[in-house]
Amino acid sequence: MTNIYDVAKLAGVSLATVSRVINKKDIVKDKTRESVLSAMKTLNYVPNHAATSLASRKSSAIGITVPSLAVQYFSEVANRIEQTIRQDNLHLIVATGQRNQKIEKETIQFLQSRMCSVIVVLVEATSDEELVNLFRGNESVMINGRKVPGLDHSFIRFDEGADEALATEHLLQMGHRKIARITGKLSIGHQTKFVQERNLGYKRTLEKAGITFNPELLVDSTFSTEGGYLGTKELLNRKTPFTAILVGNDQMAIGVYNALDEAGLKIPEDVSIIGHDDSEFARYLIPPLTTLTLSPDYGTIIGELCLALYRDSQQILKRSLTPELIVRSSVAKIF
Amino acid sequence: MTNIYDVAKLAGVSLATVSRVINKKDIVKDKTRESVLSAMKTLNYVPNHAATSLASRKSSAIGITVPSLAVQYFSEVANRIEQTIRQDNLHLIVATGQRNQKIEKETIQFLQSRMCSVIVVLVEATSDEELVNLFRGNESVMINGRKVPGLDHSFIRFDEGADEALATEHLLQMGHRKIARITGKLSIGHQTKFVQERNLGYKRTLEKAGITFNPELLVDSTFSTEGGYLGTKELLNRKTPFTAILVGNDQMAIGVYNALDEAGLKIPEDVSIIGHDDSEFARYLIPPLTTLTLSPDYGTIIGELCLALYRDSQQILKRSLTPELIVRSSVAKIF
DNA sequence: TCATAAAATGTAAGCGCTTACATAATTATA
DNA sequence: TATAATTATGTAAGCGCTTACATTTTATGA
Repeated sequence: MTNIYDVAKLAGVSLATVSRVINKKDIVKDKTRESVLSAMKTLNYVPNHAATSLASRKSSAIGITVPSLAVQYFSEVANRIEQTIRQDNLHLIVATGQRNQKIEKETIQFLQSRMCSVIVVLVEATSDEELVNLFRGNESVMINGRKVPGLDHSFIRFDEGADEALATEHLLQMGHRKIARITGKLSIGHQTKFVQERNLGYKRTLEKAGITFNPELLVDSTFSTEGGYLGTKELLNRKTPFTAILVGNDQMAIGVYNALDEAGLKIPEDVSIIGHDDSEFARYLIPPLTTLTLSPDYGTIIGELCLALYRDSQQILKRSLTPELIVRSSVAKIF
Repeated sequence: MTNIYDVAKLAGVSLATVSRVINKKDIVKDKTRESVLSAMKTLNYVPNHAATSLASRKSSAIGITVPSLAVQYFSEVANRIEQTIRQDNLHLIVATGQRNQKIEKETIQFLQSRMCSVIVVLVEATSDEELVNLFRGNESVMINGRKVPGLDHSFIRFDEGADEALATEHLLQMGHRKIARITGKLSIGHQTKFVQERNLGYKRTLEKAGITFNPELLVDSTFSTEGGYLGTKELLNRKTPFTAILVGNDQMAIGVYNALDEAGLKIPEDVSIIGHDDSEFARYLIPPLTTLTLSPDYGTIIGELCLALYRDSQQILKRSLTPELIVRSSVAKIF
C-alpha cells in the first residue's frame, strides 16, 4: 500500500507538505499542490485512516446502535445519517442491539471500544439507569431519542406521546370512539420508554375526550410486519369491538392490512388505520396509509447533530421534533 | 487516556507482555497475566484500535457498500452480516454508493482508506474494469455479487439470470405469454451487470419458448417503491398488452400493486406479479407475493465468508447460490 | 538594493500498538 | 550439578500519519 512517503518522494516534497495538501489546512503553493495531487493519483494513494486517527488522536467514526437494520425505519435513519456524515468524511459503524438488554449493552460498549467520536443510541430494552452507567465518564457523546435524567448528553426530543395524541385526536375528530392500538414489544420485562410515552399520549387523549381506556384494545406485539399481522389476529380474537387501529410503525401496518383482509374487514370502511414513521412505501399501500412522522428528515437531522458534536464534543445539543400527521386514505369518517 | 505503557508500568512488566496478555498469543505466566489484568482493570484500560490496526496492519473492520440502506433487501443483508461478524468482535462500516458511478467509486476508496480487512461490494453503477482498477494491488478482499474477469477475488455467484429464468419459466407454465418486466435503473448510461444478466435470463427463457422478446414490455425504472409505481404507469401507458410482470424487487412490487389498483386491474386475475428477494413483508402483501430468493440467509452467508476471509485473506472463496421461487398467490393460471 | 516580514516547506518527535529478535528465567536431561 | 532445551519476558524498530518548530523561499518596502 502506498503511503504518504511514496507520494512525497514522487512529488519531490516532504511528507509534511503532502499531509497539508490532504488536510487543506495551511496554504500550499498551487504548483506544489498540483504535483502532489498528481503523484497521489498516479500512485493511487489512499490515506491510512488508522494512522491518521492515531496521530491526530481523533477518530472519524460515528457509531450507531439500532434495534435492527431489517426495520425500514431504522435503516432509513441509518441511511440518512451515513449520507450526511460522509460529506465530512466520517464513517458510520452500525451495530444492532436486537432489542435485547444484554446485547444492547454489549453493543454500546463495543462502539465505545471503537473510539467512536459520537454514538447514536437507539435502544429499546435499556433503562435510563443503565444508560447513565454506560456513558458516565465516557467522552463519547450520545444522541438518543430521549432525555435521560442524570446524563448530560445531546438528544433529540421526540415529544413521544404528542404523536400518538395527534393521531388519536384525528381519529376522534373523524368520529371514532373505539380506538385500538397495536404496538411494539415490551422487551424482556422492560417497557420501552417511547412506547410508554406513546401509550400515554394515546390514553390521555382518549380520557380527555371522556373515553375510558380499555386495556382490551391495547395489543403488545413486535415492530415488524409479522408483528402487525399477529397483533391484529390477537386483537380480533379478543372480540372487543373497535373501529380504528393505531399501529406502532408502517411496516407493522402491512401485516395489519393483511390480517384485516383475511378477516374480511375493509380499510377504511370497517377499520381505520394510522401508521407511524411515513416509510417510503406508506403512500403506496392500498389504501394509502395515513401515518405519523416526526420529521421527514429525521435521519438527516441526527446526522447534522453528529457533525456538530464531532466538531465540538463538549456542547450539549437539544432538538425537539414536532410530530406531523400525513393524512392519506386509511381513515374513514364515522357518523 | 491510559495506554499499554501505563498498564505495563503498574503491572511491573514490559509493554510486550501486556500486548501478549491482550492478544492471548504467546503463553504468559499465570501470575504475570493476573497482575496485568488487574492493572488493566484498575486503570480502566481500553485498547486503542487505531494503534492496534496501524501496528498490525489489520483492522477489525469489515466494510460494506450497498446502493442504499433504505432498500429493504440491502438493509436485511447488512443486518445479517453485522450480526454474524460481531460474534467475532469485528465491526461493520456501512457506506452507501447511491447507485452513482462516482459515489460508488469514492465509497470503495473510502472503505479502503478505513483499512477494512474485507470489503463487501454491492454496487450497481460500477463496471468490471473500474472494479479491477480499484482492487488491483490492494490487499482488501472483495466479495461481490459477480465474478469480475481480471480480478482474483472471493465472490458469491448469484447465478443471476437463473432467477429470472426460473420466474419466467413459472409464468410460462402458468400459461402466460405476454410477460412484462420492470427492473432497476440503468444508472447513468451504465447498465448494471446483474440487471443485464437477469434480463438475459428472462429473454432467453422467453425465446426458448418461442416467444419473441418485445422491448415494449421492458421498463427501466428504479429499485424503490416509487420506481415500481412509476414503472407500472409507464408500462400501462405503452398500451402493449401483458398478463404478468416480473418486478425487480419486492419493494418495487408494493408500488406495482398500487399502480395496478389505480388502473382497476386485479392481481392476479388481471395481472400476475413475481417479485424478487422475498423481503419480510412479501408474504403479507395482498395478495401474498410470489417472489424469487437467492437464499434465505444470503446475508449470513456473506457474513461467514467475511469471517473466513478475515482469518485468511489470501484464500479465494467461491460460493454459488441457487435461486428459488417462493410461490404464493400473486400469479394466476391462464387458459 | 537589502533587511525584514510573511509565506511555504522541511524536520523530527511522537501517537499506542505489534512483533522480530535478544535476553533472562525456568525446566529437562544427562 | 552443569548444560541444553524450553519458556517467559524485554528491547527496540517500525506502522503511516500529524504537528510544533525550524528553515528556506518569496514578497514587501524603505
